Amino acid sequence: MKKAEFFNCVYEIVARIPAGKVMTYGQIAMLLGAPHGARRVGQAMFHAPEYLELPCHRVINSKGKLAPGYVFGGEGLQREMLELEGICFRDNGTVDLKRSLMRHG
DNA sequence: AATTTGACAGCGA
DNA sequence: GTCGCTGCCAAAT
Repeated sequence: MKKAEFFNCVYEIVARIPAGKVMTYGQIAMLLGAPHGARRVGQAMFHAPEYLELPCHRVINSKGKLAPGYVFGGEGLQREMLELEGICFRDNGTVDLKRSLMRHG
Protein backbone atom coordinates (compact mmCIF):
# COMPACT_ATOMS: atom_id res chain seq x y z
CA MET A 1 0.00 0.00 0.00
CA LYS A 2 1.46 3.30 -1.06
CA LYS A 3 1.11 6.39 1.07
CA ALA A 4 -1.15 8.25 -1.35
CA GLU A 5 -3.39 5.21 -1.52
CA PHE A 6 -3.62 5.05 2.20
CA PHE A 7 -4.92 8.60 2.17
CA ASN A 8 -7.42 7.79 -0.56
CA CYS A 9 -8.65 4.74 1.31
CA VAL A 10 -9.17 6.84 4.39
CA TYR A 11 -11.17 9.36 2.41
CA GLU A 12 -13.30 6.64 0.91
CA ILE A 13 -14.08 5.05 4.23
CA VAL A 14 -14.85 8.39 5.84
CA ALA A 15 -17.11 9.27 2.94
CA ARG A 16 -19.05 6.06 3.63
CA ILE A 17 -19.78 6.84 7.25
CA PRO A 18 -23.54 7.38 7.43
CA ALA A 19 -25.11 10.21 9.39
CA GLY A 20 -25.80 9.13 12.94
CA LYS A 21 -22.68 6.97 13.10
CA VAL A 22 -19.02 7.61 13.87
CA MET A 23 -15.74 5.75 13.41
CA THR A 24 -12.47 5.90 15.30
CA TYR A 25 -9.08 6.58 13.78
CA GLY A 26 -7.78 3.23 14.91
CA GLN A 27 -10.74 1.41 13.46
CA ILE A 28 -10.24 3.00 10.07
CA ALA A 29 -6.54 2.27 10.18
CA MET A 30 -7.29 -1.34 10.98
CA LEU A 31 -9.67 -1.68 8.04
CA LEU A 32 -6.86 -0.48 5.84
CA GLY A 33 -4.55 -3.14 7.19
CA ALA A 34 -2.48 -0.71 9.23
CA PRO A 35 -3.23 -1.64 12.84
CA HIS A 36 -0.81 1.03 14.06
CA GLY A 37 -1.76 3.66 11.55
CA ALA A 38 -4.22 5.64 13.65
CA ARG A 39 -2.03 8.72 13.53
CA ARG A 40 -1.73 8.57 9.79
CA VAL A 41 -5.52 8.57 9.55
CA GLY A 42 -5.46 11.80 11.52
CA GLN A 43 -2.89 13.24 9.14
CA ALA A 44 -5.04 12.20 6.21
CA MET A 45 -7.92 14.15 7.73
CA PHE A 46 -5.80 17.19 8.26
CA HIS A 47 -4.70 17.10 4.64
CA ALA A 48 -8.19 16.31 3.35
CA PRO A 49 -9.16 18.64 0.48
CA GLU A 50 -12.39 20.51 1.07
CA TYR A 51 -13.92 19.64 -2.28
CA LEU A 52 -14.23 16.02 -1.14
CA GLU A 53 -16.76 17.24 1.41
CA LEU A 54 -15.83 14.50 3.82
CA PRO A 55 -17.86 14.09 6.99
CA CYS A 56 -14.63 14.21 8.95
CA HIS A 57 -16.51 15.36 12.03
CA ARG A 58 -17.73 11.76 12.27
CA VAL A 59 -14.19 10.55 12.88
CA ILE A 60 -13.18 10.61 16.54
CA ASN A 61 -10.62 8.93 18.78
CA SER A 62 -11.03 5.62 20.54
CA LYS A 63 -12.25 7.26 23.75
CA GLY A 64 -15.16 8.93 22.02
CA LYS A 65 -13.46 12.31 22.34
CA LEU A 66 -13.70 14.90 19.59
CA ALA A 67 -10.96 16.79 17.76
CA PRO A 68 -8.70 19.07 19.88
CA GLY A 69 -10.75 22.14 19.07
CA TYR A 70 -8.77 24.11 16.52
CA VAL A 71 -10.09 22.00 13.68
CA PHE A 72 -13.78 22.56 13.13
CA GLY A 73 -13.75 25.94 14.75
CA GLY A 74 -14.11 24.48 18.21
CA GLU A 75 -15.22 21.24 19.78
CA GLY A 76 -18.61 22.78 20.46
CA LEU A 77 -19.31 23.09 16.76
CA GLN A 78 -18.28 19.55 16.00
CA ARG A 79 -20.44 18.28 18.84
CA GLU A 80 -23.35 20.30 17.58
CA MET A 81 -23.05 18.87 14.09
CA LEU A 82 -22.92 15.35 15.46
CA GLU A 83 -25.90 15.88 17.69
CA LEU A 84 -27.90 17.17 14.74
CA GLU A 85 -27.12 13.95 12.94
CA GLY A 86 -28.37 11.91 15.85
CA ILE A 87 -25.12 10.99 17.54
CA CYS A 88 -25.68 10.17 21.19
CA PHE A 89 -23.47 12.01 23.67
CA ARG A 90 -22.73 11.10 27.27
CA ASP A 91 -22.62 13.46 30.24
CA ASN A 92 -18.84 13.73 30.13
CA GLY A 93 -19.00 15.21 26.64
CA THR A 94 -17.82 12.09 24.83
CA VAL A 95 -19.64 10.20 22.12
CA ASP A 96 -21.51 7.10 23.23
CA LEU A 97 -19.50 4.62 21.22
CA LYS A 98 -21.71 1.73 22.25
CA ARG A 99 -24.57 3.27 20.29
CA SER A 100 -22.97 5.46 17.66
CA LEU A 101 -19.81 3.63 16.64
CA MET A 102 -20.23 2.15 13.21
CA ARG A 103 -19.62 -1.54 13.08
CA HIS A 104 -17.67 -2.73 10.14
CA GLY A 105 -20.09 -5.62 9.90
C1' DA B 1 20.18 12.24 6.75
C1' DA B 2 18.47 13.55 11.50
C1' DT B 3 15.04 15.75 14.39
C1' DT B 4 10.51 17.32 15.51
C1' DT B 5 5.66 17.01 15.17
C1' DG B 6 0.95 15.07 15.18
C1' DA B 7 -7.24 15.25 14.28
C1' DC B 8 -3.96 8.37 17.94
C1' DA B 9 -4.01 4.17 21.19
C1' DG B 10 -2.91 1.38 25.27
C1' DC B 11 -1.29 0.95 29.94
C1' DG B 12 -0.05 2.37 34.61
C1' DA B 13 -0.31 5.61 38.56
C1' DG C 1 -12.11 9.17 35.68
C1' DT C 2 -7.97 12.05 34.71
C1' DC C 3 -3.02 12.73 33.70
C1' DG C 4 1.33 11.20 31.77
C1' DC C 5 4.44 8.10 29.33
C1' DT C 6 5.48 5.02 25.62
C1' DG C 7 4.91 2.92 21.02
C1' DC C 8 3.98 3.68 16.26
C1' DC C 9 4.78 5.67 11.43
C1' DA C 10 4.83 9.10 7.85
C1' DA C 11 5.30 14.17 6.67
C1' DA C 12 7.55 18.39 7.24
C1' DT C 13 11.55 21.09 8.45
